[in-house]
Amino acid sequence: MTSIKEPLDGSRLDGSVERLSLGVAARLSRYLQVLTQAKKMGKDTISSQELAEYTHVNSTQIRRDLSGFGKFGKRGVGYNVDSLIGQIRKILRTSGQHNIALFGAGYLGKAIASSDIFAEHGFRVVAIFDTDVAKVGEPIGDGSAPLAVRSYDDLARVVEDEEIVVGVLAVPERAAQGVADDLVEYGVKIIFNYSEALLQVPPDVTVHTSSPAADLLYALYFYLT
Amino acid sequence: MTSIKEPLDGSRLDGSVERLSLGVAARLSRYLQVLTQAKKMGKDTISSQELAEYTHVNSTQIRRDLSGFGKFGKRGVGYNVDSLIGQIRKILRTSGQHNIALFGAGYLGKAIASSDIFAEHGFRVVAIFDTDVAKVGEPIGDGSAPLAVRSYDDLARVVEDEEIVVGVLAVPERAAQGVADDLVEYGVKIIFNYSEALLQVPPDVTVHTSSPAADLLYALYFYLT
DNA sequence: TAGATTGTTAATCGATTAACAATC
DNA sequence: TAGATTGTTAATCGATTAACAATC
Repeated sequence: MTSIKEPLDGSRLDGSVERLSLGVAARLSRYLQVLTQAKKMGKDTISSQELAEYTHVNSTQIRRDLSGFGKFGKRGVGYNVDSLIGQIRKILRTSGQHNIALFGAGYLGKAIASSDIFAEHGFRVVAIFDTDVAKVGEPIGDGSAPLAVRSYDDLARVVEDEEIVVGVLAVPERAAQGVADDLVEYGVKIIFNYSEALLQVPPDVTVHTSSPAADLLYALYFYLT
Repeated sequence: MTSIKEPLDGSRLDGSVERLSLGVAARLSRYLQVLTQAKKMGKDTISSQELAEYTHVNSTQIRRDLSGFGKFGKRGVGYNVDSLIGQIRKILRTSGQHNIALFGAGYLGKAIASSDIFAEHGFRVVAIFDTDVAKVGEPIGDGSAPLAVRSYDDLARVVEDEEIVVGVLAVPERAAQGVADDLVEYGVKIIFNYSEALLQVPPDVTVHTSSPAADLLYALYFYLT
């Protein structure tokens, strides 16, 4: 007696695809981040308990999140790191390559361009802009393929030609809203804001603002009490 | 008929103090971050709806979080920004000054040292370390009081003399665990990790690892679906 | 007054936790 | 086999949402 079940990849029997809830998608992203790092450290398998320590997500919750999509683990052993990375990528549909435009060629912009945090997950910084004309043309980023800083006037063309899906703002607070407005105008829907500015955008645009100070206040509270 | 209630500052009638739940403390920190920024932008009052847009926390949740500690708002008007900042600081007990040691004088370290994100919340970078002897003595940070990069050998003394409560790691992945171990040894309980390393620390030490790539994967999922 | 927004309740939903049989 | 860890259930807790009277 076989019961009719939802396919395991999240698609429904009618061919439509069920969206993950906000919480599940956020947690799966974090598991993927830790797994990628664990793989770099040479780990072959990882237990839900270990994942819990690094993600601060309850281990039962992790097992349940994963078991909703299939039986990925081995009892007594844990999860195979490689195969779990593949499974989560499939669930999140983020196996592809996605292009980023970076704004601001100051210390922070240089730090981001030189890092490989984004590259490991298929994000590639393909253009760096700065409104300081003295910086235009300057090569940024170490490694084999440094990028030359481009003029802000090229923005519209670059977004289209390079299929930019994410804009990363490493600009001063006063410049952030202007860049955000331009990105919105040219159709970019995801903005990563490393400035402190509170950005105003239409409802179909996602803004993620990095707030290390808020994270620190939170950690400090539990230290002080 | 007056009923006996818990005092509004979170202390109990027996003098002990009730700890906020993890969720409440995290959300209050984010409200504070947005309020601080709103104040800089010259806003006098802010509604729970506006706070919700910037924090991505439900507006009813915000009103309830706040009303648990007192009636801070004015119906039809919203919350006074200045006074709410003061109230939340009191609740989080983070009105004081706290000292940070920064590790790594590369692009990221320079970006952090030059920024005022931490300063606005009472955190002060009081020492910068780098193991590269060529960098020792180099002045870092703009503004009136740049700091000279210190030798890593001074770490133990600086942690004690300067009362360091937070260590911020802006070092390469391979160096992160070593610095974390030393910080733990000298008694620092809060570590902010901007490297990708998965840090091993004792249970009484809090590690916050910044994962912009995971945040991006999450945003991308909802863009792609 | 009229419009706006808080403070609060009630219903629903999702996360957390403990526990444990299944099984590697 | 013995030890470990998954997959899963059930109970509890906290977050979300809608709704609305109170009131500025």
